Amino acid sequence: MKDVKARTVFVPPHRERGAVDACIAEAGLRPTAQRSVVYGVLLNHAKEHPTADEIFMQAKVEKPEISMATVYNCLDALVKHHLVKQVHLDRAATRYCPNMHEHAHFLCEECGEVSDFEGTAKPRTSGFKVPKGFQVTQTEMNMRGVCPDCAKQEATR
Amino acid sequence: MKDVKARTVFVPPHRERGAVDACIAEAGLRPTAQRSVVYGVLLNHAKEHPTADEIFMQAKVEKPEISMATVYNCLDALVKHHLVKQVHLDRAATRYCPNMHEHAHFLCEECGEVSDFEGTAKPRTSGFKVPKGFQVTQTEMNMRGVCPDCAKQEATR
DNA sequence: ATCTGAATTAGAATAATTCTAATTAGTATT
DNA sequence: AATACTAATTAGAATTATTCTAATTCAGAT
Repeated sequence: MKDVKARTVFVPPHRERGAVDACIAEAGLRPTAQRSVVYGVLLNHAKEHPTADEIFMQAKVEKPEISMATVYNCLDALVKHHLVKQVHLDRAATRYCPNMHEHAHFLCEECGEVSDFEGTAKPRTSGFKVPKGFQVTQTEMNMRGVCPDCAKQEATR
Repeated sequence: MKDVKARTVFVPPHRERGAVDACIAEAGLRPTAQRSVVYGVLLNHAKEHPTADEIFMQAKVEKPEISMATVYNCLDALVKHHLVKQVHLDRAATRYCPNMHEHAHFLCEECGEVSDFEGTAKPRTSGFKVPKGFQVTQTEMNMRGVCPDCAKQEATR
């Protein structure tokens, strides 16, 4: 596997099964076997920002009977209970991100990797004019470009 | 139709057929009848940020033989030649935007309307830490909340 | 042990988009 | 003006991600 540590600014710590269940319960969800597996997979692959399908394939390793519909159901439940965020870049399959700190997403246009950039976007200081009367409750910043690894490779060529 | 003027911060001016063709040609594209219609529809409905399907329905009024595939082809061509931007919010159908000034998009979660907020996002001053080595070439800011009209209605209730 | 509602499952259905192969239109060349 | 060549358009099939449906299973409360 490629070394992608350098480009992942924040990664939630690896968690044990018990801790995963505790998180799910804290969020007000029943910690079923499938939810634990799905959330566990996501926490351990946070850097990859996996798609539902990628999560499904990995979840099957741990729980072969799990179905795609359940993966979607679980992810929806996790999103609704604020344990997970959806990432939408282009019209590609939705990616899932268990990093609930405020952060931006960066897509490397060479290799397709998605990275997290920590920070906060205050609507009023972000550089955009929020016209009077608009109430902004959420912001989402996506950036594109070239990641350090790909930039290096390009320089070499 | 609802009055949505108040929430649209920037709208490209209405353009005549000839001017539309000139724009297309300037961008290095052959101005075919279909492209003119598609781009014309988009310019005259910029506020609505229409989907391909909505553009298709309106384009049919002017050119009944036009096909959906052509609408997609035209939109792709316009995007590649920097006359139009795609807007991706959630996994909903792609919306199209002929406003090529840098701007953010705002989605009203009550009524679903998309508005443009003018401004510029400098990656380094946006509030997010761009780690060393990342080359950012594009940024995209999406905000969500309540638009003035919907906020008013809520206050009344 | 039984009931009840929530969760899970397989598979069908949907929606947006892309692909394919055939036709048509535009432009350049004789 | 006819010809040739390439790009654009078309209808419809195919694909992909996602959602829906109805039946089954599970977990916790009675």
